[in-house]
Amino acid sequence: MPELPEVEAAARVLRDAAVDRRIVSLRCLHAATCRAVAAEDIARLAGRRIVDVARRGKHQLLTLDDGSTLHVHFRMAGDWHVDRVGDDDARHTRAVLTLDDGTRVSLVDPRALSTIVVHAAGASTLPALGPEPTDDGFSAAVLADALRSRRGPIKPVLLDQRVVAGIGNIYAAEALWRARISPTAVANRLSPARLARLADALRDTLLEAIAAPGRYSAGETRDAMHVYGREGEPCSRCGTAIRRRVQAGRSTYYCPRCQAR
DNA sequence: CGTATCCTGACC
DNA sequence: GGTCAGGATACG
Repeated sequence: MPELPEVEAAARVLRDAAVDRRIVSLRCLHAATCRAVAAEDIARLAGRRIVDVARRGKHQLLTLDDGSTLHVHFRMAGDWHVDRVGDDDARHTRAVLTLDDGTRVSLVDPRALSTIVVHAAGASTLPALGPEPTDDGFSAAVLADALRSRRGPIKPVLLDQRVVAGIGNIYAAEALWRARISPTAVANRLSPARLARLADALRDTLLEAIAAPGRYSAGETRDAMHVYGREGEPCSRCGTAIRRRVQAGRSTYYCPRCQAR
């Protein structure tokens, strides 16, 4: 489920349910999800008020009234389920946040790869992240700067969160298709025209997905996807069969004609 | 740079 | 039984 647009949607759900509420308890149901959470962290959370919910890249940050931070990452398959105290746990519930108005926010994750970390006030909470492609300041120049030292193929480079925050496997492929750039093009040798197209494609693809949640979701309508998961289907721009290859262990989908080197 | 690893479930 | 999965990281 989660790439940046889905995390943005999830963070909004969480914000609506949780901001200004106090935490009654955090219950951990799967050891891996909470491996970084100490028993004393759980004790300290009780009674804290949630004052803010923010997203940075694919990270969700809950700021609490003592300045500490609850840091959640969905990885491959996490999501929030909001219901009420007393409801049955959804399948694959890994952790449950109970709030003082009877709301329950559950971290549901079939693969149990999601992580929860508690950071004390003032402790740095995020790994190094590149610029947000949805920010107003994002541009070809900013992208060129982020790619400057990267000699590798552009597609795996885009998945490195230190280069650009929040790009995942789907949107890397979709943005490269939109920008008509080969996934094997050398990242720091893109022409100015290609850099401009890629910066626009990254921003526009993500903004469209944020504006229309679900249109990129696998299993539901994936009308908006042009290459991801479409091996063998005709390219919507030129009719050539979409191809799949593996880069850095991950599937890359692309049109061999539109995205020729 | 690529590969293995963390997890579980779906599908062939 | 093997492969694959929208992520990230530790390692060679």
